[in-house]
Amino acid sequence: MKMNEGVEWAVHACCLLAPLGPDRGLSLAALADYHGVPAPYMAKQMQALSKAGIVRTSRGARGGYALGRGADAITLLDVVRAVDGAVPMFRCTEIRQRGPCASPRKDCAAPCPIARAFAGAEAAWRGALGAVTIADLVATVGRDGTPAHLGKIMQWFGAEARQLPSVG
Amino acid sequence: MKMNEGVEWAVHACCLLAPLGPDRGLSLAALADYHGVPAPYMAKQMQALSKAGIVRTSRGARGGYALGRGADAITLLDVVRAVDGAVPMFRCTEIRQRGPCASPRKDCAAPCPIARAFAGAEAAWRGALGAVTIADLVATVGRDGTPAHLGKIMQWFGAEARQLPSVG
DNA sequence: CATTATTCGGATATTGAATATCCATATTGA
DNA sequence: TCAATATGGATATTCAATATCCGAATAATG
Repeated sequence: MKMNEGVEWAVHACCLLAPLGPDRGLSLAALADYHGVPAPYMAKQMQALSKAGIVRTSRGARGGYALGRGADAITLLDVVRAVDGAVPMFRCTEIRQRGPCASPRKDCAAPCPIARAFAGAEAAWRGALGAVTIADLVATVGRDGTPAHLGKIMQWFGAEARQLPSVG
Repeated sequence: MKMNEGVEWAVHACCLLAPLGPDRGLSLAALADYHGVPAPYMAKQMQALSKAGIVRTSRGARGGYALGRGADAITLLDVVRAVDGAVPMFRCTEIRQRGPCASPRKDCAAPCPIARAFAGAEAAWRGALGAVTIADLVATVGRDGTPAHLGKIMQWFGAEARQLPSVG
């Protein structure tokens, strides 16, 4: 029961794109380099974010990725669903309908209590993730608060951030 | 991010063992047959439950598995931890310490806020699972409430349930 | 008390799916 | 037209699920 590793990269990427606003973005190469992860695989996650509308993309020369909507309108749950999928971790296989004492199908209209309990726990998990937005995280992630580090990031932004075609 | 499928079998097995009480049990073959699952893999789950103390075992002729403690003292979380392990679904790889703008290690004493958010969600999930006991589930699981079905189970118990050596 | 049948325990393949990685293609701005 | 860039499919690698085997322990049996 391990989460797709790409979720972490995707969340970090969103946190990095957030301060650039909706019109400025970063290329895939820059994102991969910044996070120190292989570019081809980072592409997969960005693609997933793009399909979910969390980021918008611009192709061709000087293209890249920018946040698709405000950072306060993107939750961790959104990112998890986009990258890791929405399939529940616990999937009931209707064991009660199998074996020598199987319950007949007609008596299994209501969901199995075991499945219901697990579904409840997952709902709690989703609720917690849905309550945290990228905006909540962006203030601190990847920054240690020292002026030297902030300056390093600003300098890097200056070299890598680019204007993307307006969405208008 | 899919849970080990064996968790479902293990929970069902506990629910089946619960009404037998602490002194009566079922063999591995009976458990696998009842649930309609492959015996070798069911063995793996039962061994995990055994190592966690959730069930106790008796070897030799007419041996088998019985619940290790009261059904009201076994939570879903206990079973999940035993069968699926206790590793968190989200594992922080300290991305903030990588790449051209990496934060120096000494400034990363506090956990990454992203990791903290995911850890909080997992805590909520665990809390929900820890609040449900086998006793809560045993009343209904695998039974549709019809007299015919209950009779079928009683008959099966009569043939398969066996007295295990007292824990004394 | 010795023997034997039965059952759990653990190690070890084997298969299949999910994941991580890479490469070729299409697309766009300059 | 060219160089830069995202996109999607193809490939390798890892991991979970399943099957098989043998040894150790134990209770029933004579």
